[in-house]
Amino acid sequence: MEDKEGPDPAGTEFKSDSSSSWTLAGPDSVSDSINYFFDRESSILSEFGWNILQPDHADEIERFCELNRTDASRGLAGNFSGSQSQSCGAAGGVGGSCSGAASNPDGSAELPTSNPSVSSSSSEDPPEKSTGFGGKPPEIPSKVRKKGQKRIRQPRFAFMTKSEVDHLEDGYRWRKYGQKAVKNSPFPRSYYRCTNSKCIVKKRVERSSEDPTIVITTYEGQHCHHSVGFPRGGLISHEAAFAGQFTPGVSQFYYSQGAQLHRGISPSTTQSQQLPIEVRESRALPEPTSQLPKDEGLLGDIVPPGMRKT
DNA sequence: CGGGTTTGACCGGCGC
DNA sequence: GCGCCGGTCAAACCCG
Repeated sequence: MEDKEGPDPAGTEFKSDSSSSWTLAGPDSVSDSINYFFDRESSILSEFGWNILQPDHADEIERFCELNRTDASRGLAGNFSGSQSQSCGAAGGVGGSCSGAASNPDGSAELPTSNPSVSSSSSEDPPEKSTGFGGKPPEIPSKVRKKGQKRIRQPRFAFMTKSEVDHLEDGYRWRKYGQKAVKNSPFPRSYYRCTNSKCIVKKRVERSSEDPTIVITTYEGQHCHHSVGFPRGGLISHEAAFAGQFTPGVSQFYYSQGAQLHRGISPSTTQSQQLPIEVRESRALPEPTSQLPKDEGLLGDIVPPGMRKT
């Protein structure tokens, strides 16, 4: 299962998206986002012993964007068109009870009836065995899901990591629930769920078809519990930092679905241009989230300010 | 025996 | 309407 000793990638890239929103952004916003994110967080990540590469893998980024655009254009667009939805509303996900809110695509705070992940995660703790993960999935089971009810997607966050191992240790325990061959890629994509029954976080792991040394890990959702263990001698890994603790409403980046998206992907793009759009969906966010200063960044809740270089 | 993985089947959404 | 494809289910299997 969770193979590996602590990962020691040659480098890591990261990208984020808030796939529940997909608000239109300018053609340069992707690279802007990456550059901005990189600039702001790389120094923090370096504290964890990770060597962060410059975000110049245009091809991979492009592919990632393509991937997400595909998601958005395939059956999920309806969910993306709305504003943020959450499952585990506790900001930072530390010790919070799983609660959350979602808003419908119209932006109202009304909870859609098709939002099972939120209600189920907050009000019940299915006692099913782990092998029975199908018994209470985070989303409406396809067999139960009514027509017209669309799957609610959680904010997603992707990493590109140079690594020998596919499934990098991130401090959380994951259960694999599926594997699929990916079109136009010789490498399969693996699907994982957090083993915590209250937690609906999922992640996808796949290798880049263009650079097999790069592992693309996409997290979806937000952990509502502590990680089970910290790799790297007690330090939480960068993946855990982002995957588990990033806070919707704080510094997430929107990618455009537009065709001109690719044009913005260039290492030469400077952050002097438009900064990424920050999500400010205070309406749908639970209390704790708003307590987090937006400047804290994605690591803000786990990295003491004193640790930072910036 | 409990917990995790494998893998084929199934489902829903989109494009044509 | 049909086929494609991503995502998920769940039975079977594996392992400690």
